[in-house]
Amino acid sequence: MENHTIAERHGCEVVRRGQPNQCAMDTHYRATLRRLEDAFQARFAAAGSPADIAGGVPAFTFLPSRDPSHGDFASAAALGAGKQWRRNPMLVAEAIAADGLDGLPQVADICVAKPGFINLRMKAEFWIDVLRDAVRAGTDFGASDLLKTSGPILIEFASPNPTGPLAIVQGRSGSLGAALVSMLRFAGADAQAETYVNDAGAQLDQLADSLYARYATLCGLDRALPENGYGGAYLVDVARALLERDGDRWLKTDEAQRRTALGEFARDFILAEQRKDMDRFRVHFERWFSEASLHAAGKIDEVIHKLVRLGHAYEHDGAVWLRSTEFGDDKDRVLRRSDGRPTYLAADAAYHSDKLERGYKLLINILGPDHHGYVVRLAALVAALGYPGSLEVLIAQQVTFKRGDEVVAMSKRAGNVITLREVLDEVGVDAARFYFLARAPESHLVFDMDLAVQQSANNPVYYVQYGYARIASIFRRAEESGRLRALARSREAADIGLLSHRTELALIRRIATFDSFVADAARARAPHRLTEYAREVAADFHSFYTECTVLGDDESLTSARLSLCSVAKTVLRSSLELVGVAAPDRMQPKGSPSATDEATSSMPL
RNA sequence: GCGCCUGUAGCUCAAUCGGAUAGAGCGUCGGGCUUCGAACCCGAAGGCUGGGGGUUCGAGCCCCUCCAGGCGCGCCA
Repeated sequence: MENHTIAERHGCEVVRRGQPNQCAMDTHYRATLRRLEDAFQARFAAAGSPADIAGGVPAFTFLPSRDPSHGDFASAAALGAGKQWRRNPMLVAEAIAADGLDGLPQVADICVAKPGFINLRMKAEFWIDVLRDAVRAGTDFGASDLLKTSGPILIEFASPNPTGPLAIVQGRSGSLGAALVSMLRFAGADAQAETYVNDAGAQLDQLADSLYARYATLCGLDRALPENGYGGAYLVDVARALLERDGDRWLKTDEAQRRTALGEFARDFILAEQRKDMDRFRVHFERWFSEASLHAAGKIDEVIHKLVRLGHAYEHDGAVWLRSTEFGDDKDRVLRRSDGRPTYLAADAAYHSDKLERGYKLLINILGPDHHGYVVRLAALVAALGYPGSLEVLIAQQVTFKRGDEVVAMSKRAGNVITLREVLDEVGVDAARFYFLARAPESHLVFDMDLAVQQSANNPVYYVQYGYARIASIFRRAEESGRLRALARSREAADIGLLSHRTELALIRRIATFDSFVADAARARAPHRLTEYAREVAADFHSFYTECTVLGDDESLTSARLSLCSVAKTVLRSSLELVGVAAPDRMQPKGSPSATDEATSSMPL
């Protein structure tokens, strides 16, 4: 979907770089950058002829240079203007640069390159100020209100069917959604997590019947599974629990009554297991929303009537149809079947109506790849309810599971899906979270279990964690030798100016962009950028660590480097927390399970 | 048949608004520990970004077309 307008469509005040904003907590880095952009915006306008200006002056923005040899910040604004104004970009850029360093704070050098780039190199004092600023922010460094919105956002994801164990796709959807919620909050948005439990309809009856078959078998009866039943072995455990609680009384009970009771028993049992897995996977929801509760409260009828009243639904052939073609669907969709039963879509209508009435300004749904055909009618639904454009859908693409050379086919009914729990048992929570998140949501990923297990020792996640643990270790040693207190008393702020090593400056440069980086990644719905960022911060730190001794003889330099370490530590910790990975003070010995990662082994779900 | 997603180094994947010489990890090869944790660092090799055409100062990214893979097109959920 058009990610450049998603937020604006809903009236969210999305703050973009280059635009003025009233950010309460503004870093020296961002404030300076904005002043530079403002200064250049003025030069930019002056560089155009009156005829050009009439057509508008593009926003002048700087980005951190990718290649350090290009300086610290680069702008391609003149290239854009060259196109718009039909003028040689190189000449535009030169005109802009002609005023030199006039009115540019903390800039050491300005130059124009090849097709029309404008490059800035900052004075060392700028980077020192940036770090000083970060030290002052303490453990809050990186938190911002860059994505402050006019209303709350609700993210719905990993919605499970309570008919079996959580599958690997729920792992992907779960880690994606949870990270997105964390990142949005970190950037100042009001975001909440919710999951929708499909605990109504025929599938629950099938679940009940399947459970009964297992139960009867345990009771010594020869009973085959129903045709479209759930064949997974997990139902044997559920049946055992049922037998233990109720004995064989259900063998003699009336079928309708039994079906209801067993359906509920299975649902509750499985749901409890699913919650356990989600907890262990560190995915938390403000609410597990029950579909059945909508039926029970009459919300389905209500919303169908509402849609009819609004003229967006009509009766035809004894059924009630949503006029989704009005909103771009290729055909209308049934809300109520001719036999009177509501469709799944009708329940979704009630659910989304409920969400909107609770005051959410933006709904983000993360769906599995097999539901992408559902997106248009869902959007139609929300529009018909009077909230056009307030739904955004993300597709968490498929996960292909591989073990050896064998691609494991996913069949839910047959029960041979790879469960989230299996994955967690084999590779651990941290590695699993990182693995899912390190790829773009829309990429089709191959989960090679052998590779994941084998690589778990040199998985990127441990690289990042190791960086964090190393810093923690430095502070432990500093504390043991009594230097920490002495250093705290020293003139820390002044000492920071001593930092000048290549690796020190590289680390500061990386750290400086943390807040805007998280905000950008959240806005792009791209948590995978954050895992990459964390890896880069760790890489910069590891280089610094090998090149520079932190706890050395020079007390002032030690003080300065400890300050740098403290900020790096904060950034690593926050990054890891945002993606749901533990930040350990010590690395566990290889091969031993992480202390934060206990296996759930109550049953082989 | 129509629609959505994907195709980038041997493998798994990145690449910000269309920006500069397409980057990481794993694997391979070569170096580096008497010192804060070597789960680390430094370096090298490895690419017609599936093929072809187009748009422009500039295309992995946008448009057209073809090829390959996945998924979806119910009064199922």
